[in-house]
Amino acid sequence: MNNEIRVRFAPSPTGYLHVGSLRTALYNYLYARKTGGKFILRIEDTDRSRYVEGAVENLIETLQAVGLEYDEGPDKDGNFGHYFQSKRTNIYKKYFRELLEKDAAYYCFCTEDDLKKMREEQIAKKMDVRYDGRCRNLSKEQVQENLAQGKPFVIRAKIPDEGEVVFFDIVRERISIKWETVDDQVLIKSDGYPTYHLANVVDDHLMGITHVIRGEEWLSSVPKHLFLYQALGWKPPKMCHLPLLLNPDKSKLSKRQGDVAVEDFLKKGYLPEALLNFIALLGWHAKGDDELYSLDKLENEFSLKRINKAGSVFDVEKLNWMNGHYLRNLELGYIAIKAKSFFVEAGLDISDNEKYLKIVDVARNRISTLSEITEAAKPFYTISTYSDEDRQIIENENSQKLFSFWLENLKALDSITEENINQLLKQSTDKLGIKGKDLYFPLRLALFGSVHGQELPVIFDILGKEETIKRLSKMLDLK
RNA sequence: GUCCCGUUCGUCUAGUGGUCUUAGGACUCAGGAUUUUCAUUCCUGCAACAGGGGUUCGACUCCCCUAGGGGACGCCA
Repeated sequence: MNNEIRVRFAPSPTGYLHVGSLRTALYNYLYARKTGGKFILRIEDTDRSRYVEGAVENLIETLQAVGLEYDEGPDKDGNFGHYFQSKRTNIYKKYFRELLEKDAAYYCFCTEDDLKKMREEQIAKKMDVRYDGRCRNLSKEQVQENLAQGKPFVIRAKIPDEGEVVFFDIVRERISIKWETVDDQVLIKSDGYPTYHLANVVDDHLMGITHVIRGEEWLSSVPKHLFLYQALGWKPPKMCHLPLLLNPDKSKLSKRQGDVAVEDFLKKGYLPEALLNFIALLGWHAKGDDELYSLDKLENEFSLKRINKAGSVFDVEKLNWMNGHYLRNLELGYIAIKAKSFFVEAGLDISDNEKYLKIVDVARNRISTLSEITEAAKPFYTISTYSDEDRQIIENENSQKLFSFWLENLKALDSITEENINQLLKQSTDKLGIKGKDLYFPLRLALFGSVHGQELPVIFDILGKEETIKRLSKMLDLK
């Protein structure tokens, strides 16, 4: 029990779930599952100004939608207190007092203006931009006086000013950073809420987190965190910093250059299976050439040791291919359920389930996202307008002969079978002398609205006798 | 600017000193086969070890430097 691995995904509720965050969540999840540990969801909502209504619910829903189930979280208690940091302020209070007592932190009464001015001066003098520690050596009396006057304050960490920190990151191995380059980080803001750095360290420790797996953007903050662990006398968790997900121009993946919200991908008809598979491979790869991974397979084969160091470009092109692959190879019934809302939204009738399944089955062959499926399915419902080229083919003398011939023979048929169709096809050639494109194009145009597309027997089968006759009759009127 | 981290085909990556590699796979792209068409599927092809020094009998693999890249430098996370 004490050796149990506990990892956490700790997003802040500022809107939607970012695909980069999804990968972080996925790796945490996989590591927990692989090791039989616990995967914890903690909401880092200490910045009241950025809080977005409904963001937490959205986050949870999205995690659920892709199937990353957490063991503990806001709605799954694990006896580690609240999983919202905003509800843990009393806890942080205790520890910043301890830090104050241990002289590892200090009161700072600098105002935003003071700091702004300080930074401007530092830039002008080409100095490093960093808090200059002016409140560091305030006497007890001064502090008391300021406090008595009700001056707003923050609590800052008293970072050592010489020597260096050395730590080991699972991905990056040895990293050393000089203390003098580390800022006296604000721990408690003037509104009384903790900053990420304090809350994160306190919660990770109190929640028994053994491995911190998060994005590389946190790497340079590690010294600040290590300082706090040390000051509080705690053993720090193992660190594992993930390479960043990149835009095509190699900058950090951002909204400006395409979709980044997981919910948007889902809405567009990307399957969770494809999204997870694709994202897992952005920065991780097992030995060998395998590319297709189900969640189960990932859970079995994932390892932190094989995470790459370099950032990876999010290439939608490959995601599209992968999604298409899953669309075609996952169980038809499952795809049909996923596709339902798209059909309904497009106003397509799915009341005939047998027919619906057939349509989904043939339509999924030609798409890479579910949002395209209705476009592929539409010809089975209605035919839109014909182009001039199409009309020329339809109005062609041979085509008209063909339509009459088929109409006549179809009406005589009891039921339409593939055998019947093939026979009629053959007769068309034998009796009318029409073959090849002259045969197939007009028929497909009449029944499917396009010279290209599904195989004729498939179209006949799905449309049924009545509808095919109706569509063929129209061709004669068209002229 | 300072600090930190990285650099294998356009993209995701395999590769941990030699034999499997004339650097492999996947996506994209091009060509071909299958398909009456389109799509699928299959086959073939194009395409990379950033550069320079070392170390070594031998470096994509180890070390150093340079270049270009990214991240961090907030009372945001």
